[in-house]
Amino acid sequence: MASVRGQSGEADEEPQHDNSPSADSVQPQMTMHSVSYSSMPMHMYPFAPGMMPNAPQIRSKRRQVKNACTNCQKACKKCDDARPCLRCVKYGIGEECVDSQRKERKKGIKRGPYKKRDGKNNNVEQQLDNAVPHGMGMPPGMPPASVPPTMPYMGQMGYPPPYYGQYPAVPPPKPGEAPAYYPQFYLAPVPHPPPPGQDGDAVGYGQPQPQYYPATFIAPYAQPYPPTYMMPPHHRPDAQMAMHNGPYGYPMYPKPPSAGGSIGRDGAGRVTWATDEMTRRRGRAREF
DNA sequence: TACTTCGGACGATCAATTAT
DNA sequence: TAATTGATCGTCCGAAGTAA
Repeated sequence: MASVRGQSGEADEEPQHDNSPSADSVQPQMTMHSVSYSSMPMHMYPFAPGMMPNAPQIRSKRRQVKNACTNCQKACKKCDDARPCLRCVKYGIGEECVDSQRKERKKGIKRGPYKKRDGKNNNVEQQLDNAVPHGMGMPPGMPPASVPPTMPYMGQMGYPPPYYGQYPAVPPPKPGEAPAYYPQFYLAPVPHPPPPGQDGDAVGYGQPQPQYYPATFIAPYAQPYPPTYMMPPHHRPDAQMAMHNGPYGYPMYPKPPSAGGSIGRDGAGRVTWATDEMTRRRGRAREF
C-alpha cells in the first residue's frame, strides 16, 4: 500500500468534491472551481466560473467515509455511511453490506526527534504566510494565521455571508484577537444527476452529490425523489423488488445480465444478482 | 462502448514526542 | 496535560485493460 503523506485536515463532516475530469465521471453542467479551505465545507465553491481565469486549479480534499463496507473495500470503490451503502444497494447485495474490520494500529513504535517548535520558520503563521502565492497575498494588517492554507486572498464579493445550514455561523473575534478571515461565497453548485449506466462510482470527488444544497443564492436542483438510501425500508427498492426509476428518474439497479453477472435465487427464494466481479471477489480478500 | 481491475494518491487516525 | 508531529492504515480515484 503506497503511502504519500497528505496534509491531515480536521475531520469535517460533509462531503467534498472537486471537478477533476474523469473518463468515467460526468461533469457537472456548470464549471466549478473548488478550492480547499480548512474551515470551508468542501462542496462550497468560493469563486464563480471564470472569476479566476489565471488561478491554478486547486483540487479540493477528497472526502472519505470512516469505514467502507466490505464490498466497496474489495472493489476499491466509493462507499457511503449508509448501510446498505448505495453501491451495494445498486448491485443488489445490500444484505452483504457490512462494515469492514479495521486493523489495530501498531503500538510502541519509536520515532526520531521531532522538529523543534522554536517559533522561527517552524511556526504555522510563518509557513502560511510563505505559502500565499506571489501577488495574491493578504492585505497589510491581515493576520497570516487566519489565511486558509490554499485560499488565495480575494476581495469581498459584496454579498452577505450565507448561512450553510448545518455549519455554524462564523464566530465573532474574541477581544484582543484578530478576526478570522473567511471567504465570501456567492454561488453554489447546482448538482446535476449522474447518467444511467456506469456504476456511479465516479460520483464523488468530482461530483456534487445531489442531497447537499448548501448555498443560498441559487435555487437547488429539485430532486424528484429522495435518494434511495433515504427511503424508508418498505419503499426502498432492493434485490427483492422490481426496479423502478431511481431517485433521479432512471433505473439504478440491478444491472442487466449483459453487464456480466448472474441473476438467481437464494435458498429463501429471494432474487439475487451479482456481477462476475462480485462473485469472484467475494472469495478474494485483500491482504491487510 | 461498457465494465473491470488495480496502482497509488490522498485522507483519517492516533501513538509518540515536545511544549507549557 | 495539551499541543503537535509524523507514521500507519484505509479509502477510492482514475488510467489501463478486457469483454461484449
